[in-house]
Amino acid sequence: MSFAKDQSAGYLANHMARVFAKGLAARIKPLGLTTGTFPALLELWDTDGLTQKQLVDRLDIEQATMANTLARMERDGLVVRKKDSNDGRVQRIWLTDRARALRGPAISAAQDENAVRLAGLTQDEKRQFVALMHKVLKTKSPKEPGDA
Amino acid sequence: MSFAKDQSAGYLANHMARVFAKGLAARIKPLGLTTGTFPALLELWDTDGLTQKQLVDRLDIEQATMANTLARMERDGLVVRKKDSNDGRVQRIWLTDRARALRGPAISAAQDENAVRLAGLTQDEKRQFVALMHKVLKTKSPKEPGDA
DNA sequence: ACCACTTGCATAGCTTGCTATTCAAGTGAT
DNA sequence: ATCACTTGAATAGCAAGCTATGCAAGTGGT
Repeated sequence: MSFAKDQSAGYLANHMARVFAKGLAARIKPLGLTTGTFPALLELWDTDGLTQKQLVDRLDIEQATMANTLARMERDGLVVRKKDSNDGRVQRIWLTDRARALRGPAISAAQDENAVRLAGLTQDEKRQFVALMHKVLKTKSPKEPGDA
Repeated sequence: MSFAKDQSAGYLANHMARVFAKGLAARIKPLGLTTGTFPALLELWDTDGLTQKQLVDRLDIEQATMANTLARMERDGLVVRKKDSNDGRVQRIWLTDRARALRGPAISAAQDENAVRLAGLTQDEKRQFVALMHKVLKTKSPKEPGDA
């Protein structure tokens, strides 16, 4: 019963994610951004004024995590939360000018980080790598049969 | 200047790591284990009595993170830290009986989680996937030329 | 022997993630 | 209209990362 950590997909995935995150964090720190805000920003740069629920659905992130992340983003002047007028429960999230202005540099930073980390792979390998990650993510565990 | 998150290796890596971690966490919770302890446990199951420094070197984890993780492990009765008699600075980490007994079930849990998550891949794809992750991890960023 | 430097850990403080719980606002059936 | 249920968000509390700092124990040069 041996277990070689460098043959374990989960172990490697964790390690890889930490490497990517550390690299991206360093690149976007000068912009005053942190990694956790990235997913939400990407969605909002695409369609501003989404509700918190919509963000949670689009990104596979727990509601509580999103609420906390948005609170930090509001504190840091990236978004403003406003109650929907039709439904008093829903919070709509609106980007600030500052956040809109950061789109270009932030995306560049992410692309640079990806490029550097994948520099050792051929074009074909990069495609395979992304495709395989999709395949893994699409595999639903027995616990969550349909989806979510 | 568009950015498709589902084409970004970093984004996918983060997402994958969260899925693996969540799955493993659920499997080892009944054992009273959490994911953060896994790397250290694997090393110690292999060679008990390593120093904290040695653990940090073997696992690509910051010293402060390791110190915190070991503190939690000690609190939870998984390890005992004892000062080295030759060098008063170094802490040697020793597994408790409880931790030694958990080796089998914990490794099974990790193997099960890997198997389930990779169930959608062929044997060949699994090999490719692991190989590609190694290749990415081996690619050192320009910032850290030699290694560490 | 002493002083500067190095080395190994610990601590403080923060982000990002999770589960569990609570609360307020809507909805529906009677 | 009322009461049970659902739905959207917030909060509490914890794990696991990180950077930055501090501190005590060794080491080396003079």
